[in-house]
Amino acid sequence: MIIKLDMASEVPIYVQLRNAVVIGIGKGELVPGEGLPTVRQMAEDLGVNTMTVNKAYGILKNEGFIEIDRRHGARVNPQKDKFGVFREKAEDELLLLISEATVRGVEKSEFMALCEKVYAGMCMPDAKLV
Amino acid sequence: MIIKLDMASEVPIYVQLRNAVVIGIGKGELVPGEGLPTVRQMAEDLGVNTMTVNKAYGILKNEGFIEIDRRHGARVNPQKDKFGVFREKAEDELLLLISEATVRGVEKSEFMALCEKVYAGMCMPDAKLV
DNA sequence: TATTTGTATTATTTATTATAATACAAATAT
DNA sequence: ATATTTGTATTATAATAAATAATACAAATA
Repeated sequence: MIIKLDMASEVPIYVQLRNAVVIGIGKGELVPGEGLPTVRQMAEDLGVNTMTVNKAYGILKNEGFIEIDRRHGARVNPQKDKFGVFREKAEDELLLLISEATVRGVEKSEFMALCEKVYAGMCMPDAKLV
Repeated sequence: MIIKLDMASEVPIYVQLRNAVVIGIGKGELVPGEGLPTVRQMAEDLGVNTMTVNKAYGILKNEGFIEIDRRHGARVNPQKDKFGVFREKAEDELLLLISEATVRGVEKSEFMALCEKVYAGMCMPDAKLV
C-alpha cells in the first residue's frame, strides 16, 4: 500500500496517515488481519518521525480500525458502528458538506451522483495485485 | 441566527464560526445581501476575542461566502463553484467519509439515505420566522 | 541470547490558536 | 463639523499542538 503525504498541507501528518489507512481499509486494499508496517518501518518509508507514526497508530487503535500487540505488531481489525457514533459524526460532516454544496450551486442530484462516483471507485477487490 | 460554540472542541473557534455561517447560508437562514453582525458585536455575543471573529470573516471572504466593505460591514454574498474547486474538495472528503462508512458496516443504501435525511433538513424557507 | 516489537519518557523547536490592548482610515449618523 | 462605528492592522503574550530527536524498557520472537 502506497501512502502519499503532503508536507505542505495544513492537515497534520499523523492525521493524513490515519486517513490513508482508513481509506485503504475502506477500499479493501487493507484486509482484516493484514499487518501494517512496523512503526519504525513506516516512519522510515515516509521519512517522518517514529512518534508521528506511533500517534497515528494509537488513534487508529482507539478508533477501532486496528489492533496492536507486541507479538504481531499492528493488524487491521475494523470494528462496526455499534452505537451509531459514526452515523452521528457522519451526519454532522454531511450537513457541512451539503451546505457548502448548496451554496456553490451544486444540485442535490449532482451531489448524489458525486457519492455514486466515489462508491464506484471504492470496490477494488484486486487492488493489492495492481 | 443563533451560533453555538463548543469551547471544549478540538475544532478551532474561528473554524466553528466559519462552518456555522456556511451552514446558515446553505440552509437559507442567511440570505444573499443579508448583513452579518459586526466583528465586535459577534465577538461580544459569542464571548470571544474580536480577532477570532475577524479571522473567521476573513476566511469566509476569501472563500467567497461573504463580501466586506467599510460601509455595510459583512454581507452574505455566496459565489458559485465555477472551476470545480469545491467539487474536487468534496470528492476527497466523501472518499474519506464513505471509506469509514464502509468499514463501520454502513451500507451504501444507508449512506445515501443519510444524505437524503440531511437534505430533508436543509430546506427551511421560513427558518428566520421561527 | 540478540533482535524486534510497541510504547514511554524527556527535551526541543516550530506553528497554531486565542486573547489583549491599541490604533487608523473610511464611512456613517447626528 | 464632530463623534461614532466600521473593518483592519499591529504588537505582544500565553497556551496549546505538532513534529522531531535521542533514548530506554518490557514483552515477544527468532
